[in-house]
Amino acid sequence: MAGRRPTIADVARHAGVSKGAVSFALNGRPGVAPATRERILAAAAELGWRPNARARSLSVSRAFALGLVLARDPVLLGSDPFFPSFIAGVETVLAERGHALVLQVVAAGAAEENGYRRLAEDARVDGVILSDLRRHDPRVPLVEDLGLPAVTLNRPDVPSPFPAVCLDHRPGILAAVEHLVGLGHTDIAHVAGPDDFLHGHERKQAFLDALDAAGLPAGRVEDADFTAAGGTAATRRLLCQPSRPTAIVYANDLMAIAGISAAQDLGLQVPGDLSVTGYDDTELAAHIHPALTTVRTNVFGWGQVAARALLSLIDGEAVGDVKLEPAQLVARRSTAQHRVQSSPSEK
Amino acid sequence: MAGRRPTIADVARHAGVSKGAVSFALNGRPGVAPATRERILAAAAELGWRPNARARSLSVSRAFALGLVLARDPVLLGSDPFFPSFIAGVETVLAERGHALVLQVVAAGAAEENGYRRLAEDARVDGVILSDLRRHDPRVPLVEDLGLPAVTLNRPDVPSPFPAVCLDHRPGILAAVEHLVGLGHTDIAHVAGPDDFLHGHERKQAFLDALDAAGLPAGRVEDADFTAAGGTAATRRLLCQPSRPTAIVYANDLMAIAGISAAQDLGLQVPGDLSVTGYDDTELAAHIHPALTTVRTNVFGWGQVAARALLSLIDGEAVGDVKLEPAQLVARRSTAQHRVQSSPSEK
DNA sequence: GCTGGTAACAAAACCGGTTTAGAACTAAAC
DNA sequence: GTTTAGTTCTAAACCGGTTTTGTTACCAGC
Repeated sequence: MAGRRPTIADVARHAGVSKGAVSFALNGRPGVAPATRERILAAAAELGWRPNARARSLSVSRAFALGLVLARDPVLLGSDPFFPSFIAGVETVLAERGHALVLQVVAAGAAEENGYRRLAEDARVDGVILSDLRRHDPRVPLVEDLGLPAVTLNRPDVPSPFPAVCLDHRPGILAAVEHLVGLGHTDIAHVAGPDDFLHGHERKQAFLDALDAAGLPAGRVEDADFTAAGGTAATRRLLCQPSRPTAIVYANDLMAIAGISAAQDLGLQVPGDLSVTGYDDTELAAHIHPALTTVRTNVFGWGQVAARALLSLIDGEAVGDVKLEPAQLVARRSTAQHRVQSSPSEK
Repeated sequence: MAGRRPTIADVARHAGVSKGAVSFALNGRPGVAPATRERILAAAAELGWRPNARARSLSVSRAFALGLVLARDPVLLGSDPFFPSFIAGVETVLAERGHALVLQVVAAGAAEENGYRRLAEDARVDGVILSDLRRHDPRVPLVEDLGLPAVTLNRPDVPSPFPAVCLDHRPGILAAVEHLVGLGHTDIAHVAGPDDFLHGHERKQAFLDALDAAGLPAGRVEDADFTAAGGTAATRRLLCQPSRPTAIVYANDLMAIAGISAAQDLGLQVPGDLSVTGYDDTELAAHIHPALTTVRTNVFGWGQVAARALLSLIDGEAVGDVKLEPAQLVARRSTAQHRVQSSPSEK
């Protein structure tokens, strides 16, 4: 007999007023006498009434939901430290406003475009967060075309009408290089993320700039793909050559951890023979052997700020770019003083 | 001038029929003459019409969305290999049916209950997936109370009216123990997940059962929490005692990797002095040093099957429990023949 | 005492679909 | 030739809210 949920008509009948009056009272709009308002509120409470989100969505043309399209290989997603924390941050903001988060995971490529198209055409969300920006990212004009409000994580390299929520990667990389230089390293290499990802590209560029600023020649850069397998392979390429670097700056922790293992596999000591820095400060970073010197970013906070910015934008407020506290170095045991030209265990 | 999207009324006008006819034609229902149907389809295509999901939701009382409430510490989420892969699997199924995935991340505890309550009361989803089941999980009766269709990942230990999508953890753990026993180990310990999680409890139980089946005495069990920090601490407790085990079965890869590092920190060789197995087969497992012997589960497939089961249930079909291919051992380098009673490096 | 303005509410229209009731016509059955 | 059944389509109701329009009552002002 619990039966169906009470509707606004039930509340109206129970309070002896019209549907419109109930709607006005519940939304705190003027034009309802205080006594009547009380009566309506009491009736609503008594019936346990809660507005039906679907009906509300239809009449106000809003979904009360934000969208996030993740274009990554599902396999890769499993080891990605960014996305779960980011989502958690977004959620904390949405929860208090009663918004939902609609997630879409698509294979990168054409499917991605369809992902956004679906979200927009089905009118399922009021706005989207553009993450994992690529260089000349086609999603920016696409989402603009679709008329969907959006925020981007960091500023795209294409003209964008959307507010950017920025977390600068460069200071972290710069600090890592400075840290290594301070330890006496002069031959520093970089294992980069894919160059078509903006964050991969930026970290690589920051690495090169940092070396330059330190007055060192450009270091060797191995392009990889943010995966453990890629990190392993890139590390092997760097270390199995006549003159190997004494330190490697990795574009993420996953590659760095795989890299440390690869180095150990080759009989090298970390940090004795090779210093290593990562990026992300994943949970594991502090618990591997040796503990990983890495760069910490507040991904959770990034999610919160991005969500707030997008909600403001949707509410029609003017939103400018937002800057978050930049990435910071966390020094641990995987980096050490450069040993002067001792005999590397041959080859 | 692009203006607003075409509605069904526009299509009707354009095809010279009524709204109802359009709806019938588009949904492939009988009662529309073939010629008329063609005309309507052509008109819809010409105008680029797509049904408004919000309006459809309201009139058919369905959200065309599934919900997933994740009750984990956001920090923990970041290093969790399960959830992103699982979601990816769910998504592949939802995408082809035009459904959306609504995600909610809440701190464990009371907030979790509210999470489900919100999803149900706001009528945002047609059903939910219950993951990370705990022992005597209160969500089962809660969701039943809310009248929300659901599937559970594995069968709860409380009476449940919902289909369970099962991936048996036991064979994997059993295989790990058998593998170690085959290598000559007799003193095997387990670093367990939280006992109030069903999967933590089950893996521990499987470990104990496997030892028993092998005719060995019960091994030592250290309760931990699936985190790297917990794995490190538990490993230290196991290894810093007079008689240390020669092999450790960990309840997940994260703890296992941290455990290997902890052992190395203590001056032990893996697998020389200590064999280690993990659980999950995360991407990193194959790329650490030594490569981790672990248990592989098809989490992506689990997501797919769970989504399909829930959709069937929502469509009113009778759905029974579904069994997935059980977990399998992947032997790598972190396990080796037990060395006979050589001198451990004292203490 | 009549007009004008405003507050408080009811009634109705609307959002964009689906679904039901019923009208108009055709074809088969008696 | 009328009834019966079936098909095809229109009109209208409906989902549950929000928003606009209308109506009534009250009060101030001239």
